[in-house]
Amino acid sequence: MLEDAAAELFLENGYAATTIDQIAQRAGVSRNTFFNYFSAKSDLLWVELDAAIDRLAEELRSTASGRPALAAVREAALRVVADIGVDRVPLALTQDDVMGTREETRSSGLVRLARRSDVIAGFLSRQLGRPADDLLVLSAANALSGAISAAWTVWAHDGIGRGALVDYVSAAFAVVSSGLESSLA
Amino acid sequence: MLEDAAAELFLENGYAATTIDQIAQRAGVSRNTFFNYFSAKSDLLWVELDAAIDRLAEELRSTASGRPALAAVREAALRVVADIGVDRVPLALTQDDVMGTREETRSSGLVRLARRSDVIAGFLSRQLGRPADDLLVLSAANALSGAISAAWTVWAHDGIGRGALVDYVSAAFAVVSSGLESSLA
DNA sequence: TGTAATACTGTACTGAGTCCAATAATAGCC
DNA sequence: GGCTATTATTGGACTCAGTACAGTATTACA
Repeated sequence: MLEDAAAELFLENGYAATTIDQIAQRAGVSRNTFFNYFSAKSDLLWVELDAAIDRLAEELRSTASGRPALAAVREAALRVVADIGVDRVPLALTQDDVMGTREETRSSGLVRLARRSDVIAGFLSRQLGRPADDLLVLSAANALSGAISAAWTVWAHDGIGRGALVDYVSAAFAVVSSGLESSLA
Repeated sequence: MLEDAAAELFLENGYAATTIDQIAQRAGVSRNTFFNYFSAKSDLLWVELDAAIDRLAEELRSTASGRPALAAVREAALRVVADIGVDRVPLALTQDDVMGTREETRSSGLVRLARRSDVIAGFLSRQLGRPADDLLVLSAANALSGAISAAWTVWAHDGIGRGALVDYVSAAFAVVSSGLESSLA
């Protein structure tokens, strides 16, 4: 399987030093087949997160129109993250020291932040009846996505002893929803 | 000059269709010289923003330790942005329709969001006496950087008739600092 | 069995980014 | 003026991600 082969190689030699050819070869498949399943090498680092964002989009899509927007986003985000165990940390986040590639993997991670931001913005736009390119909508969506991102990052870096991701996300939401004014006293 | 040559070519042929060779050639310089001044093609899109982030870092570095953290960030951000006129919109933001490259330029833009986030996180960490990888610090920094980013985006897309960037940034700050709870009523 | 759709592969290509060694230009000094 | 050290620029060769496309195997299904 491509993901397993990639995980092994990344840990053995680092992300940058691993080529797509090597991954395909170890998985016993041709280079082109790799691109049938993943559109970029960096996709392999974010499988868990990508799935979580898909689920978030799903949850938000099936949220009733009347619901208060912020609470709805929080609950959807917590639901998605509730059953993500300690073993499902994205490769890029746990192994960034081993792979020595924090900088290289960062920009691909940011693409996920942006996608989550889009998902949330779409929802807020619908729920608040405001245009999709509204400053309020985009500020809030970016802020929320940024907070969730921080939760994942800190969670991953807390290592073995870390608690449940859901607690981190919950705490991050608290920071931004009740306002930075009070949080940053 | 490299930036001018690039701007012309991007507008003529689009970002993706423009090669570094072409840029260097039009600027009357060798391809390698290009890489002496920019480390990536996408750097050319964000010259204004990069400078603004540098200045933000500067401002924050020279902020007294006692100051309330959030107010200090807001004021620094507003100061930096105060003298950015309607003509200084980053290429990637104004011309993304002309260049037809919104997706391609996005990830390089996100790298800037992350850098600004780092700058803010460093400041908050110092100011609040909390570790740099603290959840509160990172959540707040990401949220603030995300809001600022939204401000730039909306400002750029508002086209010719847009007001001063500083107003957009100010509004974006209001959203996150007083709390999403109240903003998203 | 035949056939259509789907999965896989080979080959060839573009272009970004890196490395290194060589040459030009420049600044500072005597 | 000339001499030297530093910096700017260049050429050339290289790796590798990502794309395009045509051809072959495999599977599914009638």
